[in-house]
Amino acid sequence: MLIAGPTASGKSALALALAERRNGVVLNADSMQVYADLRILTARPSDADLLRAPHRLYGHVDADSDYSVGRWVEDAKVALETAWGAGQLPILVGGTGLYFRSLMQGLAVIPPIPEAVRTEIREQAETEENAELHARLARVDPEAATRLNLNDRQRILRALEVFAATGRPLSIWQGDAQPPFLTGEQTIRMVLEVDRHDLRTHIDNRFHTMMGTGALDEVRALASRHLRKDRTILKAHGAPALTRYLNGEIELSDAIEEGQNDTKRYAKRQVTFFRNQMTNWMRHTPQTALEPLLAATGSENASG
RNA sequence: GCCCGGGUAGCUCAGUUGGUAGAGCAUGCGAUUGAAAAUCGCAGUGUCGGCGGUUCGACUCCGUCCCCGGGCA
Repeated sequence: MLIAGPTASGKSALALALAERRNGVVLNADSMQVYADLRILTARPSDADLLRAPHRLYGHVDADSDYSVGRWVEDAKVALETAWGAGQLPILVGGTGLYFRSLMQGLAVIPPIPEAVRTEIREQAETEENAELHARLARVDPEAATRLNLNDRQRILRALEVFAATGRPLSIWQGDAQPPFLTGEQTIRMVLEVDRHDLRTHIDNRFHTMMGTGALDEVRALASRHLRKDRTILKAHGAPALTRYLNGEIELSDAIEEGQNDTKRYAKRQVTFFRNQMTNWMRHTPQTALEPLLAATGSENASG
């Protein structure tokens, strides 16, 4: 079972309710909740939640390591096999649409890029204008260059890295067969939909709750690790702004507002992704989602 | 009461010598193949505080009133 939804839409609670009734394991499909740090700020399940049903792929990654969709897909495959082997219903929940899509539509099989190559490409790029960088890509991978916007440095750098490390254009790698791990027939898929205005209110309220339950302390603890500035966890919504507050650069109220705003903009992008990339999924509000999901799993997985 | 500075997009503001307005942020829409809570593209909106006046034409000049901030009494 796959449950997607924008941040603060009530996915986790729904997954938990299902796991309890259907002998399920909750598997995380969120790119930030995989990290051990910032448990509160990334809205990971509480200890009480963990006692109610088994959870996997939460907080299992150290913030000071490279993680990516590719690694998540591998982790998810193992977790799925394990759950099936134990006769449990795997329930994948999260807000990272790319993770779901990669699991179901496959992901190009590309060797890992050596750290040295990534560093070299990035250092080279520092002094280059967007246009130069894009032109450089056009020489080695015209197809990727055509597809990528001039200013999309992140993707351009990735394409350059892949060519530099493998001698083969990213667009060719991506054209190879990419077998999906899960098919539509094997899955029950649900996207949670919440009124935008209500969602924004939930986001604001949740952020305040996080502030009241120790979010600032964990940001302080993370900052004290002095991780490399490009570590992904440092981009968790609220973390950059709260860090600046801790450094005395901005007011707390402004930091909170920025964290809330980052989250709201993200929610909008999530909704766009689900709407346009995950078309053959069921859609329900959090209030009406449980019943059809129970019905869909009732006959074979009822555990008593 | 007097003096000074302001009133322009939802917010913060820019608007050269008069020719009916723009940036950033916010918002909406979209893209999305190993950083995806990332990265990037597109779009809209204004009785330019009110009312008069000068002018072919006023956000811009003049008068007056209202509101906000500061100062002096």
